[in-house]
Amino acid sequence: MGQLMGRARASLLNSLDAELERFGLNSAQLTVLKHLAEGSARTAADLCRQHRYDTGAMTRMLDRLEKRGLVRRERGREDRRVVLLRLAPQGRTLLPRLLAVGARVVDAHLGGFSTAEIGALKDYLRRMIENGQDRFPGSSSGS
Amino acid sequence: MGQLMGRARASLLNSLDAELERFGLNSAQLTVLKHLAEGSARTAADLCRQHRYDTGAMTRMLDRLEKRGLVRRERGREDRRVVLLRLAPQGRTLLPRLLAVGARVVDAHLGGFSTAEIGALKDYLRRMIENGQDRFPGSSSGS
DNA sequence: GCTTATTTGTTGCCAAGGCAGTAATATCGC
DNA sequence: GCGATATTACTGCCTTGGCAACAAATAAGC
Repeated sequence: MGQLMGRARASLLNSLDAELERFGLNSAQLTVLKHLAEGSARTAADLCRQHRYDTGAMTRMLDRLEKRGLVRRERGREDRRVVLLRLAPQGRTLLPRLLAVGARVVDAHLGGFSTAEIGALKDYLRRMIENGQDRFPGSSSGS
Repeated sequence: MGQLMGRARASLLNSLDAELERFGLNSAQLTVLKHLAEGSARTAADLCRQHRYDTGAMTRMLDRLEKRGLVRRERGREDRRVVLLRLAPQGRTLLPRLLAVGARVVDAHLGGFSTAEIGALKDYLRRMIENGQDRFPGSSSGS
């Protein structure tokens, strides 16, 4: 079971990484850009909590995204600890194409799935996550 | 969807890693030991193909397992390129307990699942893997 | 107001995988 | 038999995530 999960996820991510390679990006970076565009995260700490990511790793990932001109950092004025994150113009321009690639990869992997099956799969995954949080607190849970 | 898959797998693996910590091992190492015990892999190259693992990383993982006295290496006599792998006595003794831990973690994550649901989940995952191999050859496929 | 605790971001260190290159051996073509 | 190619394992180099320690800033306790 664990092996199946790993291979399914690897197939998804490897395909996505391969498709994103021509943009010089990978799936983790796309996830960050997506969250910023949606407004579901405004700071590095937000991203770490949602993505269950190490803060040090996030700092360096943002370094890379900033260096490529896709993200801008700006020190917060009210709370001067935080660094507010925004998509740079180049990132905003590029993002739609990246999201299209992502949707294509996911759709391809779900080819032949009915709507009901997709719903069931998501339900199963959510229940597994919940079981894990209940029975192994701290292993992968966050807020 | 990709995020759900990632979190479900992370919950599984993080829980397993946490449980295996008291043995000084992790889930990847358990996978290797399991394959060796089952006889489904006899060499490093076997493990790499089945596990989709880098050969260099596998060499170093086997170094660690050998250093801990769980695995033995032996140069092949007929084909002197290969290094035959065997469980060391200590590994053979320890493995049942490790497998019990693994089964417990998986069972916990599948708590509340009916047999039919488990079958459906596995079916979905297999179909996703197959879709990925069909439509993104080379990304994560092997033999 | 002052001290303590908490949050945020950063950096150094380590672990581990991916990739490229290499040596030893084996296999195939001829 | 001999050369070209492939396979196996191994070794550096690089990237990247996790952890711990840290400084700056804020919040909480009193």
